[in-house]
Amino acid sequence: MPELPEVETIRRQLTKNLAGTTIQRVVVRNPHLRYPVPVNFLTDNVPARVRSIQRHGKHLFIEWDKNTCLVVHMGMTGGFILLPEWTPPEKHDHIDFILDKGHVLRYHDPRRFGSIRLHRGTIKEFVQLNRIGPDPLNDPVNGDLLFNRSRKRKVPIKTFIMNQRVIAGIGNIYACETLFVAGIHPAKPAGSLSAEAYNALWKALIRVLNISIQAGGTTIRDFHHSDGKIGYYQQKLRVYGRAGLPCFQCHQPIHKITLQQRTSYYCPVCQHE
DNA sequence: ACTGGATCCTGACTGC
DNA sequence: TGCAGTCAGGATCCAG
Repeated sequence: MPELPEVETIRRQLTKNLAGTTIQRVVVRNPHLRYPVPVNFLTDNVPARVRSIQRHGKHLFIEWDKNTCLVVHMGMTGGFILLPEWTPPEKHDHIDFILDKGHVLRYHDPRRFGSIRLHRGTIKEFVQLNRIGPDPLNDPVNGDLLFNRSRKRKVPIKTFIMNQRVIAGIGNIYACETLFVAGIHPAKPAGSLSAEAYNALWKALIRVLNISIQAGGTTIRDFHHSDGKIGYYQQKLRVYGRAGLPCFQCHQPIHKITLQQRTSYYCPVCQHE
């Protein structure tokens, strides 16, 4: 589910609700996420005061101690919700972080494609270790860097920008939306695009991400904020999920194709580059 | 190095 | 109402 804007939305809310408070207790009902949940660490290292919540791409970092953090990736269906402590858990509510003042932060993930891992070291070290690319909002990146990295690459441009080793945080929705805004056809080989096209792409990406964060992310089916509310960017989607519907710019029907197993939406008229 | 395919898992939806 | 098939916002591994 969550791509960069959704993870950033969650980060901001968790910062508001979690930073400075103490996690009193952790209950793990199901440790079987994508990677095994570090149950022993969680039960042995509480109470703990949360120092900060940070983000790189789609990863969330809950800073536990100076040199230790929990690294959360919400996969397709993961999410956090803040509830009164005694709210009974529902199906797929796998982990509870019991906080001060009668609240519980609950991790919910029906498909269990998400993960909660332990990392000892800096965020930078985690990013390097896992060979994750730069974050488009936090790191100094630009279209030139993408242009240089894309030379001789034959993969479709959409696949290229969704590769987390190239840039972090772009999933299917924002890849489609960005390419529409930039006027670039999603199947175009990454290596065939000009430096100008990459600069347009970069401008479009930053714009799409920032506007989505302002709207609180996109809620299509599973994504909710930690207060249970939904995002509103889905109302602004230009191509994603709109196969057969008229393009907002030229009124021709939006097309749907599959690129590397992922559904892709685009306007055949407006996206010619 | 790059690509397509399979895989982890559950739920929502469609068509018979 | 039930059942089978398909599709999901992700990421990794493997074979060719």
